Amino acid sequence: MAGIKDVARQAGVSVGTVSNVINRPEAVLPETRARVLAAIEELGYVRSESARQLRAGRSRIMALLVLDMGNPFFVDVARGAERAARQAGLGVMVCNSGQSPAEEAEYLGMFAEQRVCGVLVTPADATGRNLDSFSRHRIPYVLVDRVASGAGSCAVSVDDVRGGALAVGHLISAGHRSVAYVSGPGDLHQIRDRREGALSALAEAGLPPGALVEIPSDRLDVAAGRDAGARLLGLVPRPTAVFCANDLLALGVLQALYAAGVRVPQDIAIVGYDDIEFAAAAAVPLTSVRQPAVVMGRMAAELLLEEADDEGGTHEHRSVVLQPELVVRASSSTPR
Amino acid sequence: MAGIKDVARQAGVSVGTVSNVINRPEAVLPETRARVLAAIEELGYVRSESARQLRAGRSRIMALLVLDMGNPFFVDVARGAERAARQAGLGVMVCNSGQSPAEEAEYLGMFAEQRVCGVLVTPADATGRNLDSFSRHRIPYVLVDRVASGAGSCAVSVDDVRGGALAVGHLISAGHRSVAYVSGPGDLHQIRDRREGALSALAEAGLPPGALVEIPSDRLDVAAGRDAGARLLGLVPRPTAVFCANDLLALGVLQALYAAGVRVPQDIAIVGYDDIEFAAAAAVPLTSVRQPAVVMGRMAAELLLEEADDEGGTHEHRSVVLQPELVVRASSSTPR
DNA sequence: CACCCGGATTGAAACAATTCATTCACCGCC
DNA sequence: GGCGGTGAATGAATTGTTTCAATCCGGGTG
Repeated sequence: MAGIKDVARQAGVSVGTVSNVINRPEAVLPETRARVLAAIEELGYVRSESARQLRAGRSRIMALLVLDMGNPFFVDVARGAERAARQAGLGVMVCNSGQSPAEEAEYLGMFAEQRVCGVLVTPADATGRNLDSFSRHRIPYVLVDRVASGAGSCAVSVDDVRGGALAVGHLISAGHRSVAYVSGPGDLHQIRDRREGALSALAEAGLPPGALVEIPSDRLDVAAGRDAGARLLGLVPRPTAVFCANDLLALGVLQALYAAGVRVPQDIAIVGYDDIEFAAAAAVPLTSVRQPAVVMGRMAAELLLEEADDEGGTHEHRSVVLQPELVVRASSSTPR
Repeated sequence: MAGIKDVARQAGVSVGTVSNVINRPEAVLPETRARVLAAIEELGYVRSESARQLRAGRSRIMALLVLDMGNPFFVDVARGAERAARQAGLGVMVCNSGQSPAEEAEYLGMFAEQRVCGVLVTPADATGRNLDSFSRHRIPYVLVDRVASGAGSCAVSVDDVRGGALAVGHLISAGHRSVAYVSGPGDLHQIRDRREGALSALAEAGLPPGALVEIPSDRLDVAAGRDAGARLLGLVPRPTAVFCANDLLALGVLQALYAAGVRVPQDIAIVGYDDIEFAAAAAVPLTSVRQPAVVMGRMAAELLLEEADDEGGTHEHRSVVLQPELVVRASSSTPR
């Protein structure tokens, strides 16, 4: 494959001039420039990004490590991040950790080798161990959908405690006195915060913590939701409402209830979380807590760019907390 | 940041030895190896992927360029591809063209600069111009969800003509005599093939081509589906069934019909395409044409790896065509 | 006519790894 | 004791770019 030297020879100039044509065209005589461009065209020259990177010390790629790209919520986050990154001329590399700290560690290692200019990450590892060791590499990172622990980085999150309170407060005010919480992997902060919010809503209404019945789940997808739905049906006494840690779970629960002939919302009301696009199109349109996912992705990318571009070491880490919003639909609208 | 030379100095060996410790540990005396590993640990050394790439001539990243990551179908394709790639020790870079030939061209250019080891691409550009000019770079690529045009590459696709025929054949045998086709961007092969299949099913049943009423759409998402649904309601006479070019459109149509009080399937039957996970969880569970998306991603990645690993120039391009499968659910099950 | 200045161009150094021919030390064998 | 062979370690060459000090050339000025 043709390199810059071949182009230089073909055009009868030095390599430096070719480099200038590519990077600072105005510094080259138009005639020379034309000759070089012709040579580039003729040889089909494409500059090698690895060589540039080697010289520059870091690549022009931003990494995004999310829990699950099968969740439309994260797809939206990715969309927001990508838009911001491309505006700055950067590529984005999107990867899934699948909520596995081991996978997360592997990807972080890969990012370090690639010398990415920064990482947006939704941590799968509540201990923070992965990120601790990652920070040795001096590669800036921004936490997404998670508040900053310590002051090692910027973070963009949504107030999950408030989101949980909104969801369960809504159910309580619709007359429900016993609510199931279909949770997810216990080591995810999001899940814990949403529960905490749910409990605070109960407390505020004067209900005991026992009014929240947890249905644990180790994944956050539709299949896990179906499974949780089946367990919900077996509970005695059966709660009259269920709050799900995300919409995928909620859709699964809804399917399980539907299959068992249980009416939603008459027999059991459902509230989900994330307000993914499919929530509105569900069998019974789903009440959900909307998160500004695209905005979150965009802001995270912007914070990262700011930190990465910071030469003088003047960057100060910031934590942005966005507010969720309850969207009421049919799945919870008629109290029993 | 520490380089291989710093490690060598720290451990009191040469750079070659450090490289050997990393790449061929068995060729180094255990004692030396331990000393080097200790130095690596102490200095927090991470090898530079760009330097390796520069020497190797190509990177260890495979690119995947799809039409829209907001479509769960492509998320599944990505999952399949990623699994296969990681098994071979490669990273995957997933990008959206958003069905725009210009974006596609931009991404392909970026992949060439990155010297990716190969590209999996769902072309957005029916002219094939982008890929034609891309093939100059000698970077192998595999067409995904598209039959090979010419013999320039491998391809993995699903028989869309048959898929369209399955969908409309099903509707005809349920008694429908007039079917709307909510299409998508006219320059996408998938869309055209599905229509062709639909027409062939009509012909086989002795119905005129006019029995298929096309409702054009320029995007393939839920919002476009809602829009198409509104237009469907305005048609006189109104078709009794609608076949949508993908499930996102179908979900949008379903929402629009639901909002207008039109019953599905009693008043209008709906068939979608892709059988994404959310199709089964829809307001009325959606009949759909299932595509083996994960398998497609995996096979495409495997074909690419085979071509990329081929040293002797013995590789022969292959086209794999998978078969779709009709999944009947409530949205079409009761003929009017 | 000598001098200087500016813009255009040059060419070598640096980046961080891999590779490979070479060196080195040591062992056993004749 | 010399010799060949072997396993381990070496270090220079290579990869393609960017950058920057140095060079070159032409024209204007004193």
